[in-house]
Amino acid sequence: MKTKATLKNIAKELNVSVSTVSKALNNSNEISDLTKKRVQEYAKLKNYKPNLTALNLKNQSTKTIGVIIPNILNSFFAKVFSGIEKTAEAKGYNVITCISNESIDKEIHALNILSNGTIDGFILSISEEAQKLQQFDHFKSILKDDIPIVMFDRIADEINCDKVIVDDYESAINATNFLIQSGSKKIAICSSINNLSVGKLRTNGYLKALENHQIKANENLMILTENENDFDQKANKLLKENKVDSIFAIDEYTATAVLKMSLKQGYKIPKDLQIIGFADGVWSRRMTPSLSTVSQHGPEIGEAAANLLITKLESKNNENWKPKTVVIKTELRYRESTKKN
Amino acid sequence: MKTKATLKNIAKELNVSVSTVSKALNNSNEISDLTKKRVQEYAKLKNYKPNLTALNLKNQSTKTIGVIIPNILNSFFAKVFSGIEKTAEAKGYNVITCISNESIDKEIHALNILSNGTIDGFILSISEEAQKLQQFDHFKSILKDDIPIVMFDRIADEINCDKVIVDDYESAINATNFLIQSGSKKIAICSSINNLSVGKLRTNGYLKALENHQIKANENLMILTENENDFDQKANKLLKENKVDSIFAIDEYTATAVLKMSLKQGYKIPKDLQIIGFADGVWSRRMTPSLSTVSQHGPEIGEAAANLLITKLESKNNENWKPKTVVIKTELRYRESTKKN
DNA sequence: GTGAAAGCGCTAACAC
DNA sequence: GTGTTAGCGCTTTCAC
Repeated sequence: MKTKATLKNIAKELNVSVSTVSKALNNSNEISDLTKKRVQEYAKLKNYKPNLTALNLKNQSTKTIGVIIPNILNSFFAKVFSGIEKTAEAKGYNVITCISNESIDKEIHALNILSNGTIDGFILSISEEAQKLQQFDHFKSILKDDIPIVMFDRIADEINCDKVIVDDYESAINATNFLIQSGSKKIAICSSINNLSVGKLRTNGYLKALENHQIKANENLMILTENENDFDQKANKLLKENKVDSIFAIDEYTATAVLKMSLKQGYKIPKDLQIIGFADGVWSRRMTPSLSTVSQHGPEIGEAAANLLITKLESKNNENWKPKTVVIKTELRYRESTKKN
Repeated sequence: MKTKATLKNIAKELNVSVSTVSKALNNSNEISDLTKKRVQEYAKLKNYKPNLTALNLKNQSTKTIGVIIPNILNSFFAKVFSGIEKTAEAKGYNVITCISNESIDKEIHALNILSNGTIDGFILSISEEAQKLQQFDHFKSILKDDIPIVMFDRIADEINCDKVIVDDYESAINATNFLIQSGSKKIAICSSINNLSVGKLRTNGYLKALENHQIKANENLMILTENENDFDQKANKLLKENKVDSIFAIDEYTATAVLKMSLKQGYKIPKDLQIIGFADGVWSRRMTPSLSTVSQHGPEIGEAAANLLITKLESKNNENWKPKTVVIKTELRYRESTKKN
């Protein structure tokens, strides 16, 4: 195994000092052109690359962002992640990723592992378990160490940090309004994320829209569950009883599941039953019929989060910093599962 | 801003030496119980965490794996990634992620950025562009620096490194065999990845299966394209001419697209037309009808890759190391888009 | 124009 | 049982 190219090695072989080599490689004008050339050529020959770990130690910064995501198989998170990665890379930051798998222990673990100087700041969405337990001390402790956090989508109000969210409440109102205005009378809501903050916001939006139109909310049309199995049972029952003419599904799973179930039961979509769901673009387009969605603009969320974090990291005067919350507007995408407006 | 807890600071405040603090925190038995207790309690109070950057510099290792993925929105890659992450985390490694977005420049950039001591080794799948250009020098140059690489799925034979692949050829034979044995006579193949090594392997498997059954391959039934637009046009035409009774789609896009198109054109599936596709589990189940697939076991691929890399990193005697190629067996998953066997 | 030395935070061999 | 020192790879101040 050959020796690695380091300043020290190069210096020895060229019979100059380490600092000369360092300066030469950084094109300092303290160094003569001749020496510069000699050093630079030799470094290239030896494929010298400055050791980033050493630089990080010196600079007390790693130019690395820690991202903690509950579940990368969820296409919303994958989209947000792609936005984070793109923005970070453009600004010269690396992204180090952990998946909490919705577990608070893994979340805490990731936070601990990475807050040891590995990363300069975090971008994260809170695990289901932490939200259910309403336990957020692990975030507070990171902030106390002066490591900035940006939360997106699933946030905790009580944590004092930058946030990026979607207008969940308003978009639920809009989607429900659309269903009402297209003539639907019996509008069901479907959720398998009733334990999450965003789930509750969307449900409230649905209720508000009904109220605005003097429609009384009907408990029988509200399937608010916390997991997929519960949902499947109740949804099948609802569809069998055949008393519903449109469905607002507030997460990707219920949107796709209810579409499949209703087709199986012989519903004509959108004639008998309209469906709007919170769901991701690529796959909802691939469904038959394609799914009308509330699009959350995942990549933009990621971009906004990365920009917030990097701005914070690179600003010097942190004394009068105040947490910001960026709201990304959703968009209703009309496809085949709703009637033309 | 309060001073950060470092060995030095703690030492000063406790009036002991830095090494005493270090040893105390590492529970060395050179240190008296009293001092240990004093130091450990104070460290806890100050929320001391050893600086990983410094440790990395000292240990000449970062316990971090660099992962380069062509496209995280592709669920196959997302699944592989989740397998890598899980295994890495279990073995105490971090994962730093870059997305090449199928571009060779971004791939080279990621390789350069991370090979500066940021990571101990790479796990990657080659970008489409690099495969098309058959340009792999950037990988060779990394290997020359003694940084190990494990490639998965899209590999380059000429690169001398560990690899994890799927039995593309055999699984294509199996899938095609199934279609033949279920009585199909006009079996089309659909690809939008004919520029990738895996695409070619799968096509060859299809041809081999036909040959084994003395069926002459029919050019008109082979839609081998390199992108989605091309594919859509040709596939629509094929389906209109109505001369096909089953389809083997060798990538996720063509599988879902052809399913949607054929439903639109009024095909009854699987009665008129059977479809098998290389595709990911979650979403193919959500289709109506659900899609029969060749399952690639993404998480297992990720696990295998992480294990190969970590084994290599942690083995001392690298002299007689030989590159290994692990083959993960695929599995045919029969769902609603094929006839019962 | 070049080099010596200190320091980033940590560990470990070696005094004492 | 505790402290001193050197060193990981690099930058930068200060001598010369």
